[in-house]
Amino acid sequence: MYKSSSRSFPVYDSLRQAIIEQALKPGVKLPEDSIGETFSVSRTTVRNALVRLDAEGLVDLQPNRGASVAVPTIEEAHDIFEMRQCLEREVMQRLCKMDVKPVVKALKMHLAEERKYLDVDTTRSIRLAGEFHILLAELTGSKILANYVNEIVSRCSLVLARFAQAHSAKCGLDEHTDIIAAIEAGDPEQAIARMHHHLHGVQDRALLNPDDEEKNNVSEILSRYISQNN
Amino acid sequence: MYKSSSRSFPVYDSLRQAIIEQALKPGVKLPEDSIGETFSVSRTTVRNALVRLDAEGLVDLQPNRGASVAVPTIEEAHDIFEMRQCLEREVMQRLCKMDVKPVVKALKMHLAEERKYLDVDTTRSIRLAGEFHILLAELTGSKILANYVNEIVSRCSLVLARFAQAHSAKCGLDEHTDIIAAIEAGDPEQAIARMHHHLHGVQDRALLNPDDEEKNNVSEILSRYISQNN
DNA sequence: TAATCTTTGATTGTATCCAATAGAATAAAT
DNA sequence: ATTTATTCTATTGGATACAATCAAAGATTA
Repeated sequence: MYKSSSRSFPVYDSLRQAIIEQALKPGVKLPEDSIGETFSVSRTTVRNALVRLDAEGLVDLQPNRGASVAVPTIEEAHDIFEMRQCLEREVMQRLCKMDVKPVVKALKMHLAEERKYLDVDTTRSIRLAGEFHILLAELTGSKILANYVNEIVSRCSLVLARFAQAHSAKCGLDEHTDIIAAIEAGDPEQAIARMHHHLHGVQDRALLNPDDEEKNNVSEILSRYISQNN
Repeated sequence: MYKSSSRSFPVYDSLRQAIIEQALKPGVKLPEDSIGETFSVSRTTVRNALVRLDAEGLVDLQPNRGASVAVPTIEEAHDIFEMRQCLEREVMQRLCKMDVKPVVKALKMHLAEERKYLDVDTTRSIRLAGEFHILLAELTGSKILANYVNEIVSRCSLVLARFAQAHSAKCGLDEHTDIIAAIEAGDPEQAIARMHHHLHGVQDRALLNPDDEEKNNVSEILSRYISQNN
């Protein structure tokens, strides 16, 4: 849908990657000028990239106030995860109806890659874990479903960046293995159940934190200190 | 997600509406110059709107060749309808879990509106029929789900414009009534079944046409005449 | 005549420019 | 001392301008 030939694509792609990998954290300002300088392009070009990212929900583009990395609220966080459950459920449903042999083969190859970088390259490991879910969606053959999953997985990264502890981002390799096994068995019920359990785990580690919403909420944090000083 | 204060919004919104209502048919070129003239804005502004529409899949923006209304293939058409089934199923599921009273009230008000313009104002009638599905999604309270449904309903309009007969676009008022009844009864199974049936009907009328894909395919049409001339 | 090359006109891609706005810093007033 | 006005600066919104590209028409060749 987005042609890589344009000059704005590298800008879009880099920003996207940086946001997903949490190098650019929620709320960080994205001034057109400085971004244009780093990529040696004009503001016009940067703007195009920002508009696309805004449409995807990764960037918040406010009139006359510029762009910043989107800051999901706790309500949006739940909304995003619920939507993800719905979409990935559909992926499981469809995959189990297909000829699972080539599907399983592709998945196992990816799994090997995941295992290879586990405990070696954390950034890459997290990226691969996310791409596992995108691969699942792509294997259904539905471009639209794959697109939606891709989008929702990105937004989940944003949610994790906002609410989760550092280590809770990596989703379990074993659970990925179990999901593949269920698909290989052609058992949709089990595949769906395992995916649900897997995603629920990620969600819980993110949204049931002791810090929870207070993490970036100054007044909440300060309120804990008031009583101590009295 | 998209702020209406900007100057590009009216351009975006008008184009979108025109495409959905099939005033701009699939494949029609959208030159930046002439669009800018009609709205009295610069190409920069038009371009922004086009980028957004491209991201939504309503417009096809090809490098150095400009924008045109997207032309879904028959495969994409099926893909879009399948995705729609998935999303609207989720809507039914969620609505039935809620307090259905205010939901049903809002739906019945909308239905009255639909009935009012049936056989009176065809354009408005079709628009209202589409908005019924968007209203359903909005009533779940999930912004993201509502957004996706909105997008997929628009793309379904494109599919209808490409493949369906003129009259097959209007989706039945009675079926909408039945769906509301199922929600009112708090019966998710039935609500889902009725929605599925409803959407399947729309899909069939569109994609099981005698013309089918050949509608805009010159070589296919001409091939029917070759044998007659021999 | 058919095929390939060349030119031309129209349209897009992108940089630059100026006006408008927001937010900060300073000054004035209560 | 705290609030309210008033600059001032940084940044965005959007128009314009020019270079790059494409598609079609015309010219050239076989």
